Amino acid sequence: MGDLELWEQKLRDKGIRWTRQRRIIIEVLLASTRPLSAQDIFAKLEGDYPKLRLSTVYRNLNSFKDNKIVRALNLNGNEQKFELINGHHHHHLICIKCDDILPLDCPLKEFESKLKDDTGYTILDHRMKIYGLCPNCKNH
Amino acid sequence: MGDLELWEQKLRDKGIRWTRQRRIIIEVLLASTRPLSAQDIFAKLEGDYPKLRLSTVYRNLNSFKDNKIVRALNLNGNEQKFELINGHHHHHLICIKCDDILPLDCPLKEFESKLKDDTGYTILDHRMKIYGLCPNCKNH
DNA sequence: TTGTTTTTGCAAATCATTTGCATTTGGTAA
DNA sequence: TTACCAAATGCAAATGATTTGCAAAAACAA
Ligand SMILES: [Mn+2]
Ligand SMILES: [Mn+2]
Ligand SMILES: [Zn+2]
Ligand SMILES: [Zn+2]
Repeated sequence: MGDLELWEQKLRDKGIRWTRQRRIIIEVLLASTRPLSAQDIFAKLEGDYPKLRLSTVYRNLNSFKDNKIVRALNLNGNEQKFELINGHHHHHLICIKCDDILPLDCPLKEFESKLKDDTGYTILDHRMKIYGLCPNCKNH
Repeated sequence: MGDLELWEQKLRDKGIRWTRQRRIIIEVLLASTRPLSAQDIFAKLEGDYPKLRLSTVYRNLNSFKDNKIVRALNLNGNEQKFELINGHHHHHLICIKCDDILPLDCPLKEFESKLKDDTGYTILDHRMKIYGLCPNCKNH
């Protein structure tokens, strides 16, 4: 069973209907090594699917987000980017010049448990991102 | 010398003119214990200064950001929030129910230096935020 | 005080994202 | 297979945050 069928099953298990537009959105996300904005996804698809609307992409990404199929990230300031949730919890290191993105293992496990004890908060989620210059970009 | 005069000097040192609207924006930020959106700041001022425009608030916050007077944060999804940069580098713990905000010491020093060695990146900046339920909110 | 430069007020534009509604579609039960 | 109904989509228009163009006003150096 291929990756796509795995995601189809995951959606069906959550009672989410398997539509053409959901399939192609997931195909695009699967094919990408980096988080994508709704616009990014739409741009890759509008040629082959002229009837597809950006609002449909947004609606589905939001539904995926509610159902923990994708995760939304704010890597820059302006627009959300989305990536499939594949079980490997991670963060991102971003080159501010060429926009290269590296996944990072999460260093916050112990910090969160200490935090819980110190503050009395129930910790639910977190975001972390690191900005820098990749080896290529730092030498102009 | 009061806090305000300190910030005035900081702006003047960077060659930023000290205008009435810059003063009142900084006064609002100084008086707040939490990061504020442009709208938040505008709302607190429009009564006393009917001519003040939201675009002026935005223009100044952006100029402050470029000059490292304020820092922009994306605590939720939609709007930017701003806080004065006072030298104490920190992050935020946010209650997703009542919106309470606690400052957090940064736990990423060693992580960043390891990261630099592992990836060859020059690390320039980072963001971290933790979401949870405060002691009050977790008991409904 | 004057002159130059920057900032502001104001209105309109832009950009990401959402929403209303009529129509189409996916899934299911007959 | 067919018929049915809830849910999803196409489409257009709305929304909300943020930006921009331009003439008038204000800051500040000389
Ligand atoms: Mn990732
Ligand atoms: Mn803070
Ligand atoms: Zn780079
Ligand atoms: Zn709370």
